[in-house]
Amino acid sequence: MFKISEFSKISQVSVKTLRYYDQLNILKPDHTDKYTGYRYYTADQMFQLNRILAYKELGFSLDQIRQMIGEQIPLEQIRGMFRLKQNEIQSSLDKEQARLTQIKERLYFIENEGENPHSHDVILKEVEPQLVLSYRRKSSLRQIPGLFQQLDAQLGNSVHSSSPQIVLWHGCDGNENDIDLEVARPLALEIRSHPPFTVKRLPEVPMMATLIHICRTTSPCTASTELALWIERNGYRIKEDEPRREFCLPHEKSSDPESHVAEVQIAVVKA
Amino acid sequence: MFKISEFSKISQVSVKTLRYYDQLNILKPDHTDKYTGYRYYTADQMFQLNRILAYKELGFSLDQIRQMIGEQIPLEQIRGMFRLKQNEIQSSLDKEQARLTQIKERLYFIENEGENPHSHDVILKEVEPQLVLSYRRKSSLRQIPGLFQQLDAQLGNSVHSSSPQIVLWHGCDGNENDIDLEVARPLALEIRSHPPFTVKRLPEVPMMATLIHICRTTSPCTASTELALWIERNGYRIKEDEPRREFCLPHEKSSDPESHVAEVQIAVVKA
DNA sequence: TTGAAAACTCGCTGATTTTAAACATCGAAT
DNA sequence: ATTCGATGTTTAAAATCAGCGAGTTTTCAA
Repeated sequence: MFKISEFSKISQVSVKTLRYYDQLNILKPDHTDKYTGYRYYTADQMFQLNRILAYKELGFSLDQIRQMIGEQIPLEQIRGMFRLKQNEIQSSLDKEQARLTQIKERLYFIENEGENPHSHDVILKEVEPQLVLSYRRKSSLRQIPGLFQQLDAQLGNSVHSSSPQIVLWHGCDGNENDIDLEVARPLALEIRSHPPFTVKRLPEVPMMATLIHICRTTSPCTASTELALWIERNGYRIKEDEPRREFCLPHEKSSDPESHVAEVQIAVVKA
Repeated sequence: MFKISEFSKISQVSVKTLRYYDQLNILKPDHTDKYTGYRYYTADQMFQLNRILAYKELGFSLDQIRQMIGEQIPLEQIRGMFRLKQNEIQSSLDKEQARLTQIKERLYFIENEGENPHSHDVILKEVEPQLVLSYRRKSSLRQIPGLFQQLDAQLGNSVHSSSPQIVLWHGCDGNENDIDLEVARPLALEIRSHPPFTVKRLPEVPMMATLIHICRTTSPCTASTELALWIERNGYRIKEDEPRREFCLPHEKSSDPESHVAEVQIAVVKA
């Protein structure tokens, strides 16, 4: 019979932790004195405790561990938990690996090119499907504001002031006046539409590389190329079948009317 | 100007989180209504928020992020934080990798050999240095109890009932009657010793593979070989210059006097 | 009898999420 | 003009996970 501090010493597990495990019914002392509340452990329990530590090391939660050691649960279920754990670890491993790559990338820029460490704030995110009213046409950049005027006229007063202007770039080929692009506005509900306007759903994208930038109409935008560069250097590939999306937020009345905040989105997959 | 829920929608960040960031001075709304307390955000703040998200993705804490975006701190310091983060991620990556190997190992045993999933609860731990009174001699297994009697006689009554019997196996060669082994008892304080007994410090070991098993004197122990197998299969190597340690816990009076709970320890390094 | 060691409770960690009660806003109906 | 309901917003407190730390009181072994 060991008292808790002896048991703590030989097991290298803190007294607090042992008490905590008792409380959680993970490792009950062999016997607890009825009057003093003192916990007494046997050498056999070292064995159980070791098992608990081993499972903890593998990344199982205390709750899962309780289930695994508690009752006689079937081997099948244990196997399932291990498989699940395996996948979990694998994906977390991938994520860490991606992080490391990104950190190295940024360090490289800081050290070799002395660049602003705040550049390249590219983030990857999942994008939900989005219902929009859209208008696809080959046109030039100058025509875009006009297209949005036509689109908003269709929507009438239901276009919310905070909703972004969306541009989808279907192709970068063709000459300057025949760019295959699509302008769109988000919709909360399905509505009827009249050609050439269509109601469609922008598909969800599981991995979207995004970059937010302040876009001045006076100078050309490097955001897309910067984003493409990031994608290449950080171990991803552009998913070609999804058009590049650009979300342009309504600009503040108080600020420069020639500048917008915009988010460029490019669908990617792991390279 | 966006209200918090609009800003939440376009940024894909929950309202709760935005409020939390406000509270922590990480992202203050552009303006908070004096009467209603409503938070109002500008499009510009999408830019800042994106930076915050990017840093969060890289694994920085909110506290670190506040420092990094808050004041004009020198580039040098940012670089330092990135380097630190890099090391952190690398070591966590290594740990995850080891976990994955272990999980795969266990899964392999479960699936191919239908073995008890609870076997092989090997754990790696750091072992602190330990002061002991020891007695090293070439002898046979049968003599071990006698050696402990001599040792305990030296210690007198200061040997605590819960302290383990330690055996160090210096070599596995030699014949059965001339095994180079050392028996020892932990000491709390330095004491004088008379030859052939010596007071020495078992050195600390940064990575010790350990296995707890119930050892019957009637049957030979497979624990050491099992442990060695585990070490090999899980990507480690035995550190040859540290002797194998065996800690034998005092057995319960109430249980079978022929069985002990013992812990085998083998020092390892990453392969 | 004294000092160590056991017990207990309460609060804290990080990055939110959840819950609950109270107030604000807006459109529609009265 | 005003009341209603449905949202939307505010605040604050508690839960999450796996314990750690401090402080206080009771018990053990000498």
